[in-house]
Amino acid sequence: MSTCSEPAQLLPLAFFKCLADDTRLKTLLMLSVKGELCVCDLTDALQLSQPKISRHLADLRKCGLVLDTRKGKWVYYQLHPDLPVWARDVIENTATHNEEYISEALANLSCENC
Amino acid sequence: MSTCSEPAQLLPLAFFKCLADDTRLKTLLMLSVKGELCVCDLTDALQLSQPKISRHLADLRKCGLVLDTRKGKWVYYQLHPDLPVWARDVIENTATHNEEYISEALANLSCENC
DNA sequence: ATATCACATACGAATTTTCATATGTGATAT
DNA sequence: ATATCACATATGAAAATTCGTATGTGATAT
Repeated sequence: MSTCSEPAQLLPLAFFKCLADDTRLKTLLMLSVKGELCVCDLTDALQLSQPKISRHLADLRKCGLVLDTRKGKWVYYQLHPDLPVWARDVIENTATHNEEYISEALANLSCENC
Repeated sequence: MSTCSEPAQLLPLAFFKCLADDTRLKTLLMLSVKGELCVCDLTDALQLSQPKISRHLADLRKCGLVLDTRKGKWVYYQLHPDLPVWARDVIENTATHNEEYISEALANLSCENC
């Protein structure tokens, strides 16, 4: 991914580059469905190493797609509240019409998040 | 781009990989606005070499995002009529809310397409 | 102060994507 | 049949992306 260090305005190309990776796309769709998840939820759900998840979350943060909030030991991520409506629509629209793409990952979440 | 040789069903990841390139994204957005365009329209609009346009159109064809129709010497491209609704929505939604991203390219079209 | 837990970042290797150049193909015109 | 126009494809080199491993950071607990 090309870095996109917090642009004033979200450019469509940078946005779609974020969506063009399996880990990042599933992360965004799951956040859209679940509201918020911490890093360890995502490593469990996607069955991936912690550094890998962390690196992709950093990409999403730099582009302004997600917002992180620390709560004690855990850092929770959510879709950024300031996301342009068109971008949020793309994510939600995709999540709604591609359930099977993230169903396995969602099933891997511990029940607290179900 | 990873090849995606005409899947029965359009997978979201393959779809977004198609959108994650400047040439392909602008092409799709322009097709969404203009209905159909031939290869030479696109080379004019985007000011890119013909082989470069052609290669990216081949990617879009292989993924089922566009349909090509020969009319005499010219080959016209349009968004594929069988595109899933969610995918067409993403493209149209993006085109509508990011006019400035393709305004210069649209201005480069000869007036027959305006 | 030390240990541990949750997470972030640095680095180098491997893979993937992209491109320019060159060549091929099919249709039309002469 | 030959030339030309519009477009497609092959190839190899360059650039960007991705990943695992190792290491760093900040907060809490003992």
